[in-house]
Amino acid sequence: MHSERMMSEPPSRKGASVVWERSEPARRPPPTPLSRAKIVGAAMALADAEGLEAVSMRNVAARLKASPMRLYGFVATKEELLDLLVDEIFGEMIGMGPFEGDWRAVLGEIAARTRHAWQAHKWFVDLLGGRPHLGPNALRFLESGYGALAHIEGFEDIDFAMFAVNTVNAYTIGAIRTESSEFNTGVSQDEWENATWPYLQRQLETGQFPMLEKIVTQAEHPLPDVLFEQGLSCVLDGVHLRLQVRRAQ
Amino acid sequence: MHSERMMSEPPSRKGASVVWERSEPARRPPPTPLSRAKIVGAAMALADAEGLEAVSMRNVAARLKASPMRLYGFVATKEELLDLLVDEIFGEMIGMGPFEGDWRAVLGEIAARTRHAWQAHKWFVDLLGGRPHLGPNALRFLESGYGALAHIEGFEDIDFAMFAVNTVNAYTIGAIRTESSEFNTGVSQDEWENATWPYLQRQLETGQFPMLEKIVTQAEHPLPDVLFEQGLSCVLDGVHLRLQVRRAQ
DNA sequence: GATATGAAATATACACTGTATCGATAAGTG
DNA sequence: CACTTATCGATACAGTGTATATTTCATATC
Repeated sequence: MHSERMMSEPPSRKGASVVWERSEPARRPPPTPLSRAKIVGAAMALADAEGLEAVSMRNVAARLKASPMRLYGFVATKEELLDLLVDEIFGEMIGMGPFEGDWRAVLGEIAARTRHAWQAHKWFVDLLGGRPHLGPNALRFLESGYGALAHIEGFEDIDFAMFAVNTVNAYTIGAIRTESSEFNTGVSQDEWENATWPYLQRQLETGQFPMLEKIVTQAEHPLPDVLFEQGLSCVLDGVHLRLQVRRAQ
Repeated sequence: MHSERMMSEPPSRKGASVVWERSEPARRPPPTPLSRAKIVGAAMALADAEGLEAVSMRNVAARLKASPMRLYGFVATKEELLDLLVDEIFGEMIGMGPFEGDWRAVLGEIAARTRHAWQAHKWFVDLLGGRPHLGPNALRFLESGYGALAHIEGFEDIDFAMFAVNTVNAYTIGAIRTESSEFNTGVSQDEWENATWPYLQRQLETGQFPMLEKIVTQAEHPLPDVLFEQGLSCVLDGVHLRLQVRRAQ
């Protein structure tokens, strides 16, 4: 029924045979020492290698040669494990050093580090923004960003700084999410070429979508990096405008 | 073991007793007629009432008094059902009429309708941008948006129109996602007040996060609607700037 | 040193999930 | 009426998160 008990011949399986013939249980090997760090490491390796859906309590535990329930000594629920995973990424994002330069550089760095983190860990997008990120590294990341802005003219006003950071963050999260969906169609290249794309073409051929047709046939479709940067600098221009207005007052 | 077979006394359960004493099976009642529309309707009702995690093939089928496997005649996988759900929402978004006004109004409407759809169906945020939305309604929505922009000075250039729409969409999706995460902490108000908030306060009291402290104690924290609109108009200002540059050339 | 006690690791159990497979039934066809 | 065929439902399987029960080990006490 359950697969675990199949993995190794259980030495003291009740009711399987007669007692007399069954050997006594082998002494338990000392359990491998565990820690949150190790658990997160194993979960991270799993997520990076096989995607977020491979991160199950059983799989993570197996990778650590521990029983699944042992993880619950370190983590109350799977959601908490995912929270740890996210905070680990924020750790990588702070690890790249302090924020420097003018406000444009700082906000650009916040966006860039988020996107880089996603590029290194594609599953990040499914967790990012899903629930509030309040782990120590996430807090440090935010603090670091706001700290770098604090002494820049216009950004001493915490409300304006928040506005700028929030807007850039919103754009970044959304951009990553749409970018990720475009190239990760959920199914293989095969499916796209043999089912989705032909369907799209037939839809366009109906003539009901002249604009979309134009997009497919005439548009330039810049590289993802360029697209992201264009949108980001557009957002930053909006911030710049508001900054100018504030400075003029 | 499985709960279904407990729901109604199965009339022809094998091995339960002797044949002679068991009654013959009752004639099957004619199966309730099904359609994709009905399935999507049931799934939508479930999602609206109990959240996306309540949308299981079994639950949807039960709501239609049909066996779970019957759904697979209308839909190949659960993912496809979710795709239909998303397209249904896009249907609601077109249902509000054509896009009108200048480019700012059009782009603003695209964002507003997306956000309204989310407000009416909170689960929408978990599907939005997750995989490409290519259903007929999604296509119509996009077509409608681009169509409304097509004749506006500067937006005849399909590349620029795409840039504008993509950027606004990215911001919108990200803004919705972060907004949704802030008020949906994943757990109850109780948990927030008794665990998360005290934790945050203790973190701030360490003095390591002066900026975040300032945010908590001094910032204004505008209403979500205002915040969204501010960010959106910031993005639109960025578009405006680029538009002016293009028009000047 | 033997024995009781506590903690910790594991095994099992439960209620779910999506979906493949197969047997039973209804509808269509000769 | 018999026979085929499409459809529906029951069952099965491999998984999920996690509560509960068991077992094992290390330590404290006599």
